[in-house]
Formats: sequence, structure tokens, C-alpha cells
Amino acid sequence: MALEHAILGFLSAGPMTGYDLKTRCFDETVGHFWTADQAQVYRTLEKLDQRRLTRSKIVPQRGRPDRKLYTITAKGREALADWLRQPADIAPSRDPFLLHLFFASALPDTAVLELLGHAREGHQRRLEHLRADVARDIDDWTAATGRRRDGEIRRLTLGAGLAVTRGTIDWLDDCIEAVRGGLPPAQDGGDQICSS
Amino acid sequence: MALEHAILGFLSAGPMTGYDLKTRCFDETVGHFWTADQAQVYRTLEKLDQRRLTRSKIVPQRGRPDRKLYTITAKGREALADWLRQPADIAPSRDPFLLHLFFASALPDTAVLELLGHAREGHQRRLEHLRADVARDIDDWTAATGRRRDGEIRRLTLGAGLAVTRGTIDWLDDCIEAVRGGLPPAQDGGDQICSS
DNA sequence: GTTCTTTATTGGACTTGTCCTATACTCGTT
DNA sequence: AACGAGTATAGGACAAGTCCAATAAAGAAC
Repeated sequence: MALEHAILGFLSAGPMTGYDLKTRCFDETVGHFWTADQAQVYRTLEKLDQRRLTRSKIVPQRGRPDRKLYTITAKGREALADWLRQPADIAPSRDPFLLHLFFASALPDTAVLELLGHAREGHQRRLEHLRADVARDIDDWTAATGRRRDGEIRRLTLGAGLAVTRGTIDWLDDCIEAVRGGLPPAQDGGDQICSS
Repeated sequence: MALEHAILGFLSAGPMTGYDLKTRCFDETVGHFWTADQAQVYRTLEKLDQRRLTRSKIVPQRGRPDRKLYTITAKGREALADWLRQPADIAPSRDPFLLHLFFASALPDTAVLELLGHAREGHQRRLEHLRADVARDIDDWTAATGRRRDGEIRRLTLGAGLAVTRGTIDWLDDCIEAVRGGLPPAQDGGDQICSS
């Protein structure tokens, strides 16, 4: 499980609670390429504890629910190092938008254009978010912690998001042009699902 | 569920069995952006049948297991059209490689370079596969069926794969150059997981 | 003064997807 | 003659992820 190793990775920088991991680590830091469900984070932490890859300690608070602080163990560091040394998974992931587009040949050109335009907007927003928010977060974090190696690596992962998003937008522009230029008409014989 | 709608999409071109869908549709046709597990295909077909979005008919064969031919119903076509008219999901998907790279700052530069090189190779192979096999499949299929509109759309989805893969390779090249140029050294204080 | 947000953890129910196995007959290969 | 591959479906077990609700108290906003 990748979530498991990601958690170990974050814990290797210092003890944290499930809440810290969910908000500061997943949502804010790696959110643009790896999301984590809150319930899943807590359940994974529990499993890590059972397998002695982490140790947890309850830290009482007044006026707030107790914090459950997780610390990575030597065994946990080993498991993390093992994972890091393994070649990473590069399998292309599923793309629900492409699936949608694939079957959109049954729709009229205008609807296909709408689909493409909507996607373009979404990716444009994402591009701006990466350029502004994510880039700023990395700068802030690097300035605050002084961990320049980590910062460099974070900047590289941000670069991936930028490259892929830019590539996707260019592709969408090509698509829009192609459809505007006129797609061949739908054949009869089951091709046309929706003519409205 | 996307698989459900994908199956309806394929069935809208004509009746098929679970086996046809798995091999000819998913593995061969949309495999480069949407994979499907065999068991999942059969289970989804069963559910579609229960919900009357398809109808199945057993076609006996001699020397082979019986085929169970699924036909899309009017209700199924409606469900498909509804899905197509909805805006598609554009949420960026998880990228296990980026997660790996993210924590690789704990590894020495040489190991990071290895990771990047391995990924580059994988994407290069994928690029060649898309350019050769997938492009040929589309051409063959278009020539065989004469469905030029579908063929055009398929070519567009292929273009997405090419654009994203090319973008990723360019990014990896940038990364490799950056790491060769020298990453800042790891700090002490938990940063360095593995020095070997 | 009530409602919303933040901090913090946990459990239930469910969906989706993966892996493995069983069955069964044909055809081609070694 | 034995073995594997192709054709075809189906079930069990399980892993991973999503959604929702409960609990609980502080503090801010309306």
C-alpha cells in the first residue's frame, strides 16, 4: 500500500497525529498528486501501530480532544527505506475524462466541444493553482525549515504537475480545433446515441 | 460508476459477451487509459441486467462454454446518454511515482537518478507502444468498420496519451539534469533515511 | 444566542477493484 | 501423450477507498 509508505515517509520527519497527516501533509503538501481519505489515514495508522512500524502516545489536551501522536520506529524506517529502494510503479492510471470523450462520439459536435471546453477550464484553473498556491507553499516551507534538499524535490514534483497540465491543455486545444474543423458525421447503425 | 457506463458505451455499438468486452474492448481498445478487471466486468454486467439496462441471452456453443450475450436496452441507452451529457470528472489522479520521488529526497543522488532513469525508460516504452500498436489498432479498426467519427475520437484520445507521455518525459529529462547538477545535501535531523 | 469553523478521533456501511481459483472443451506445440 | 493457450463464465476472499455520522469543546461570526 502506498498510503502506508507515504505516512511512514511523513513520520520520518517527526512525530505526528492523524489530523496533522491529513491536513498538513496530505491535503496541503502532496494533495496535488496524492489525496488521502481521513478515515483511511486513521485506519492505516492503526495498522502501522499493530505491525510495530510506529508507536503511538496519547497526549492529553484541555478543551480539545486528546491527540494521538505517532512516532516512526526503527522497523518503520527500514520498511520505508525498502520501499524507496524499490523501483516505483509507473503504470498509467485511469482517466475518466478520456473514457467520457471516447464515447462522446455519439454526441453532436457542439456537445463534444462543450465537454472539451469544460475540461480546458478545469485544467487551466489547476495550472494557476499549481503556479500560485503550491509554488508558494513550497517556498514558504523551504524558507521556514531550511531543508533545501526536500524543497528541491518538492519543486520537481510540482514540475510534473505543471508539465502534464500544460501538455493536457495543449492537447485539448488541438482537440477543440479538430472538432471545430468538423468531425466526420455519425453513421447510422447504433453510433448515434443522442441527437438532441 | 465509470465501468458501468463504459460497458453501456461499448454495448451501444452492438451485443457482446463479458469476454468480448474484457478482451476486445477494454484490453485492446481503451486499455491505454482505462483498464478493467475480468471479474469486475462480469459482476457489473450482472448488475446492469438486474437494473434492466441490458438484457442477456445465452447462446449455446459446441465445444466451448456457452456465451452470454448482453444487449443494451432503451433504458440503458438513456442512462448512457445521461452520463455523456454530464460534465466529465477532471480531478487529477493519484501518481504513485510522484509519491515515491517525493520521499526519495532521503536517498542519495545516485539512487534518485536511478529512479528517474527507470521511469524515463518506462514512459519511453509507453510512447513507442502508443505510436506503434495503438495507432495501428485505430487505423485497422477505422478501415474495417468505416466508422470515421469514432475513429477520429479514438485518435484524439490517443493524442492525449502521446501529449501527456511526451510531457512527462521532458519533465523527467529536466529532473535528471537538475539532479546531475547537484541537489542540496541532506540535512541531519531525520532527513536522511538511507545513506547506503 | 445560535450557528459555523477548527481541532481530533473513531466506527459503520458501502463501493470498487484485485487476485486467485474452478470448470470445461478445443487446438496447437513439444 | 502431455502441456499450455484460447474461449467462456463465475465465485470467494480480500484490499483499498469513500461517505457519513457521532462525540466534544473552544472560539469566532452573525
